[in-house]
Amino acid sequence: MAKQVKIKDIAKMAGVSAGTVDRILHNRGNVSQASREAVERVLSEVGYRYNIHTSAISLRREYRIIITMPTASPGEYWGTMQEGIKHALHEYCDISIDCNYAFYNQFDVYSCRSAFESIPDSAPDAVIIGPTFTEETVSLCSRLDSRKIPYIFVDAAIEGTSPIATFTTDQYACGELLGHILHSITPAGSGFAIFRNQRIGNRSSNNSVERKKGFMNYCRKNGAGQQIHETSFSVMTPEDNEKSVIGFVEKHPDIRGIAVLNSRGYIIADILNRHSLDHIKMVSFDLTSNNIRGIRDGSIEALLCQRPGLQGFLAVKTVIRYLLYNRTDLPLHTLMPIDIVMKQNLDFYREFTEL
Amino acid sequence: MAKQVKIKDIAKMAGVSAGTVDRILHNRGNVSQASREAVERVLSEVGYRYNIHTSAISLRREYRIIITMPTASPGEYWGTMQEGIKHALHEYCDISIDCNYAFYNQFDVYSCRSAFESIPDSAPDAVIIGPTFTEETVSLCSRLDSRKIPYIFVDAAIEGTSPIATFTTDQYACGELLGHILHSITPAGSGFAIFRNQRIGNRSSNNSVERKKGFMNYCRKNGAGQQIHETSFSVMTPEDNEKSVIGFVEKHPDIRGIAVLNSRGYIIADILNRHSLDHIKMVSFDLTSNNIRGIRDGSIEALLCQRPGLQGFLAVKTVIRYLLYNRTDLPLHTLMPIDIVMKQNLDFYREFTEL
DNA sequence: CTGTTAGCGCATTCAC
DNA sequence: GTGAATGCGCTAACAG
Repeated sequence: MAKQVKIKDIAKMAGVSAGTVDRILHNRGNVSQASREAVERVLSEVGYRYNIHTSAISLRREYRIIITMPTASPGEYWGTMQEGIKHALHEYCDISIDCNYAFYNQFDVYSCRSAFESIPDSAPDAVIIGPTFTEETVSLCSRLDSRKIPYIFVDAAIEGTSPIATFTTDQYACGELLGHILHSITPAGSGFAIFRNQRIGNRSSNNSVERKKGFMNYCRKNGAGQQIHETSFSVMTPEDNEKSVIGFVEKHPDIRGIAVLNSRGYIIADILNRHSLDHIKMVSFDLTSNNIRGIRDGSIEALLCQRPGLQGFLAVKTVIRYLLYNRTDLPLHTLMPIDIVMKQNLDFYREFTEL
Repeated sequence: MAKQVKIKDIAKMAGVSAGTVDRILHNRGNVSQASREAVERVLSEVGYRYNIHTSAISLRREYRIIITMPTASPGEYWGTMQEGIKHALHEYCDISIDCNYAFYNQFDVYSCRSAFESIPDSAPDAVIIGPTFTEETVSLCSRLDSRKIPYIFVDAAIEGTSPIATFTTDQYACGELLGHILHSITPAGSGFAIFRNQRIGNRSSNNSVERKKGFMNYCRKNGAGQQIHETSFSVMTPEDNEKSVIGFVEKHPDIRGIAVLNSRGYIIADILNRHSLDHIKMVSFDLTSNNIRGIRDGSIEALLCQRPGLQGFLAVKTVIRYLLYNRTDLPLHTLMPIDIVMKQNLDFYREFTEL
């Protein structure tokens, strides 16, 4: 291992003192042009890297970050995201980070507005955003931009904003993968069905839209899904679905594969299960407790998962790297792997094997 | 966040000095029974945790670790493992770790013996072992045990040893999963084939044996694979396989699914591909460059992957936690997730999204 | 056996 | 503008 070059070394090489080098590294001004040039020349030659440990201990300032995303219980998608965040905070417990949450109801735009309202004014050092409503998010971001508060997206990116990093999944690819799986596990000539959830304000989420595109495209290109039927169901009042779902599949007896393009596959799976419609294979999204139950009892064939825990973890890690070590080499947009989880590999998908 | 209690605090509470507390935390001896008890009482009350940053910088000792595993090129299984190790070493570049490799040829027991030979005598602080040959490994471990040198297994565990940690995959579950996938994607009543590779010394690797058990068991329990044919092929001289593979599948026209229980699926896939035998679906193991090619061109349907990179990464991380922060809460045996990689999600499986 | 102390590399005053 | 000085919490060497 090559010996790391230290600030003092650089200072000596550039003929200045350590303090000056530090001022330059941190863009803190009060440096003469001559010193700046000398130091930057040395810097470009030797490739300095912070020692994160010493850096961390002497940085005594407390950082405040705000995390805003939909409310969730532990077993759900956003719950896992929060686990990841907690995990990162724990890993970095030696750095003092004051972390505040601003949760909102992902089905209620008003709750989102009121959650976003006071974020910029509380002047945090950074914000992590799990976005749902486009307009509200754009408006939040522009207020953050004008205060120069950096922010990071998880789960989804929003157009017209400038986050310092984004962690998402390629939803279009998810759709294609879902199409492929359904195609592979159903007999030739099968029909498919897409189940959307009814959204308040009649707008499908962006993620679902992309997934559907990918799914349809795969089917078209590969001759999968002789017929593709489409319907919707209610997440808020699941008891209403029983009749309509059964009616739907009876009306379309060619259906052998169902794609539920959000994380509520278990709702459909439970219904099919109760009626022993096990000639129909179902694939849905995300490793939620309910879906896990569906995988276990065989009512769900597979789940496509996007590592929400890792997303949260990386978001925090990136904030810290940005704020404390002002790293500029952080990837702008990171795409998560799409994990295919079935009964046989389910047990090994605990997030945070990563210690 | 609760304020962390520091060594000085503990010293004050126990009525001793910081040096004494440090000696106790590190089991460095030279402490009176009275002091020890006082400190341990305080410790159990307040729950001390090291500040890894300050700890790291003042730890001026250099640690030497030896990593022994099969030789490999970058795109291969063991190559990815080494990537993970490198990655961890990079993440901890502020700790001086002198890392030496002792590679051996996984097909040559003599090379393994000579690689293991001098490891204990060089008295490293820890050893990371990617084992292949059982006897040789057991012997190495017992020599390490008698010198109290800690070691960690990656990829496989070996009976009759006492590592401080192990990172593997549940190979039996892999076999079941493979059986399930093949079952799902082939028409009812299909026959399957298992391809083993010919091993020098006629011994199948332990991993393959477990995988086969899982596979057979799944098929038996679920009525998958009307017939299960078995044959072997040569990894060392792939050109010999063409005729025998084609002969084999022609002789058994019921075969619609092939399981290659090691990472050499591409060898069979290439042959099937050249002869346009695309009614036969193939599943194999590990994200190697050659297999990736097979996924891309459609000759391999799916790969089961066991995150070798993460294994290497965690092994190093664990060594460091053990050696430097003498943590005792480290998991003894960690099972990796089994990733199912297909054409549609291939591109997102770069290991080390984890920054 | 024990307390004291000098660093570790960096960030941040504070005089100059 | 700049350099020297101080402290972060911990380790390890040293003097008692």
